[in-house]
Amino acid sequence: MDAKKRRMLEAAGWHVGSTAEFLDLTPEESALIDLKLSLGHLVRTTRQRAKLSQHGLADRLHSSQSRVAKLEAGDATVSLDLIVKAAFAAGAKRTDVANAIRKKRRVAAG
Amino acid sequence: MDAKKRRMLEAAGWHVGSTAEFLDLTPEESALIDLKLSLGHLVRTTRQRAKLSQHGLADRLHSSQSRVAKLEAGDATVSLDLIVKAAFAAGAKRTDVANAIRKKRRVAAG
DNA sequence: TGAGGCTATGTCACATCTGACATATATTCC
DNA sequence: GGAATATATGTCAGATGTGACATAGCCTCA
Repeated sequence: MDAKKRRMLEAAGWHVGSTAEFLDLTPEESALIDLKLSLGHLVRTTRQRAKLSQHGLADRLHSSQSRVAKLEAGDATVSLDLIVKAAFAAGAKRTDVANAIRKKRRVAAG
Repeated sequence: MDAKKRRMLEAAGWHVGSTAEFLDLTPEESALIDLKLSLGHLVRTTRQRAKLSQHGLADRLHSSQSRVAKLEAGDATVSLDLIVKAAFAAGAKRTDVANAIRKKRRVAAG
């Protein structure tokens, strides 16, 4: 399992230097990362459905295009706070957020 | 509506100095606050069900008792990241988090 | 070709959150 | 009474996240 998942995390910039380092994540931490990736995905689809560019969403959020790009990509430097605010700003409701969390996103395409 | 809700936010330390200031919250921001309160509540009930003290949960989280107290109380200085990590550390699953988000918590008791 | 819109990625000064600590209150036991 | 345990609240130096900016890669249209 690990190699595939690790590749995905690294792709998202989760600075996973080594397998050992990867395994150092507490269960809560890796669950949180999964959750951030799911919600980043929610932001992207919600934003696109609303026909907003990253720049447009950034304006609503009082943030910047680059932050939005990072948050959708699941970048490690983005807080869950910002991701959730972005989802709301894109038009998502609590229900949508709950749904995105309930469904565990498939990890990588294989 | 406002007076009641505002009192609740202030009680939780959400530094809401004036109604004007309160109204300055963007919709996303106040939705996020609601969500934090809901999840803080989830942490508390999950922790109690697991028969953990705040100190015990703090250990699992590699955090401190005072942070746990603040996060359960919906303190304004606590990130959503920490709240969610705490929920997981207390034993909550993604489903539990999703449920807590789906149900909008009743605001104050009246 | 090139101008314009959208997205990705790196950097940085500044803002916010963090764990740790001190301390207060409440409750339960002896 | 007082010892032990649980929780609440304030503070602070240091860690982490932030918006802004620069810049690059893609497309599309003329």
